[in-house]
Amino acid sequence: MLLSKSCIYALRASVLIASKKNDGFITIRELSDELNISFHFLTKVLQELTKAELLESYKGPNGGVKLARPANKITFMDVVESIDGDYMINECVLGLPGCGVMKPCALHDQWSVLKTDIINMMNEYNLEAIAKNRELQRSFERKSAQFANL
Amino acid sequence: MLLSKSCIYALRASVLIASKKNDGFITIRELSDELNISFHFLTKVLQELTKAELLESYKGPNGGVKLARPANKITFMDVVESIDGDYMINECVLGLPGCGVMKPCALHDQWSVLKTDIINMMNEYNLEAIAKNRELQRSFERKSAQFANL
DNA sequence: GTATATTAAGATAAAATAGTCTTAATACCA
DNA sequence: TGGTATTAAGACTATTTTATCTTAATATAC
Repeated sequence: MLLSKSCIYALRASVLIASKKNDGFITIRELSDELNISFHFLTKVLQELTKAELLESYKGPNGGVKLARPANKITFMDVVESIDGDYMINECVLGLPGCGVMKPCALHDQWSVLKTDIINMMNEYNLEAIAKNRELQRSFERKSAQFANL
Repeated sequence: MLLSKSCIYALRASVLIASKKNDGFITIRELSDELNISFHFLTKVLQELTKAELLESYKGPNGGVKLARPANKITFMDVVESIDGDYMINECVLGLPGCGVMKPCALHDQWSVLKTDIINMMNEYNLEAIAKNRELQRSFERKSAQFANL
């Protein structure tokens, strides 16, 4: 798996938050219900996003979480790095310590090319764009009388 | 992590086997020593490659494992699929069941492009080519008085 | 202030992955 | 035939990841 489950949950939740135009706080319960993810587990994952300052949280009635900055200022990469760390950027595909230009593994060059594309996509694609795309996909789906994924 | 540790071990070992021009069987002990991988764990991993008919094994003195077909007929993908399954090919990057052209997730299209490149690389790159590349990297390294990775 | 709603944090459990150890099966060789 | 080398297989342990449950902290509203 490219992304851990925690990371996938974080992505799905933050895209869902971005897709709610609402400026106020959204409860994690609402998110977990809508995404079919365990409330407690999602809470933990979103806590990490809050620590990473991608989300703001607020306790008590009318509390919840919301994006800490505009959706187009939070990239796919921001979320991935907050949860899974920088493995995509720094780690060797064969897990070899010290792999790099000066000491490349047998897959280093071939993988570097692909990795760069992935990193670029993650850096360029942001929550606003993903949320917009999600809407598009869902409206397309509605026409074919199915439910779209997220 | 893109590849599981088992898969990484399988790749490193099969590339090492391919890089030994030797036509006979190579003991797993020799491989595990050279790669610094636990002998017993590597044994299990290579058993899976044997079951998948990428390797042939032979017991007893002068036994060991060897490639079941020429190194250029075993692809990166063959090894990955034998150990990690076809997640790279079939699974959604967000882990959503049923994600596909008819019911795409918010990342489906962007990811599809990258995934295709990865799959192509894995299908085109084979053990002979990887082993050759490994030699190249190592000779380059020897000049800079370091040890190359694998 | 007290009850309620909500996130934060910690303790525990379950499942998946990684790693070790022991025994079995098979093959060679003397 | 018996001893040794080797992979195969299974039992067991350890670690990491995922998931659940409980309690604490904080904010609101009445």
